[in-house]
Amino acid sequence: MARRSSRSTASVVPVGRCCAPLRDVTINDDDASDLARAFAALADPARLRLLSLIATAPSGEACACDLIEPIGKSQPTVSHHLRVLHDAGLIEREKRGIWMWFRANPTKLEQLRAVLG
Amino acid sequence: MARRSSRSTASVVPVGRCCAPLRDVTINDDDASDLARAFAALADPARLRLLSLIATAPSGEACACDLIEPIGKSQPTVSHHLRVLHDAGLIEREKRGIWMWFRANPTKLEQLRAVLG
DNA sequence: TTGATAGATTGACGAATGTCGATGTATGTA
DNA sequence: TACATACATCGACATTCGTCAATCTATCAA
Repeated sequence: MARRSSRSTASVVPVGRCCAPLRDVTINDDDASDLARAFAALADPARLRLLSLIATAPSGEACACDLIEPIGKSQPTVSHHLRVLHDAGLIEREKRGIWMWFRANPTKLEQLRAVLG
Repeated sequence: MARRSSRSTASVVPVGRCCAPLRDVTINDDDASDLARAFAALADPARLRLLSLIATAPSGEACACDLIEPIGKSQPTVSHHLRVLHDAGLIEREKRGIWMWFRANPTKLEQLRAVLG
């Protein structure tokens, strides 16, 4: 029995062959643009470190207030990068009081992984 | 294997935790820069389509002469994108006569996959 | 040698990106 | 109310990027 359907979730995703490996079917222009936007979010050292900091947080989530110092950039810059990651669907946000909490979106990461496979 | 700080060795070969998932260990600045460069090569629709065209070629390799028309951009532009993919280690090149042949580098793709996993 | 073909390089241009200081907007506290 | 904190947004700037026409280099054939 499937204790964890790791692959069947693909059918739920609206985009047709969004997750098919690049080597299986030649990607079309629309899917290529969508994927390029996602990879662009990963194409910056600060954002990779932010994503890593969030994903490695013990509780699985991290407060923005704890992400500024490790990145070593200004608060507006970190806020900008978090926004890019969020817009790309790589992280999720939740406001609690005056703090903004972030956690990684494993589904999106798995989607990109599948494309490279 | 434990953390092996790459320091300023500027090694070309990915050592240490190059392939460890982002969520396992917080990535450092050097590794983040290297990875960002690789993902940047994927952050363009034309390059994703080029990589897909090459990877889906029946023989596993494609001639540059057959890549210009499907991309719909000028010859210098396609040449530029192929260069970016090659510099990022995502494709390999081989000149035969007057033709340049390309094939995907599965090792590099697997490396990026591992980082997302 | 001459000519044709494949691909890379150059130079230039507009567009997008990363960055920061200043400012705005919520939220909580005294 | 007034004030402090956390984060987002704005405006500006330098840098990088994608693109193309023109040009250059390498290879092959007649």
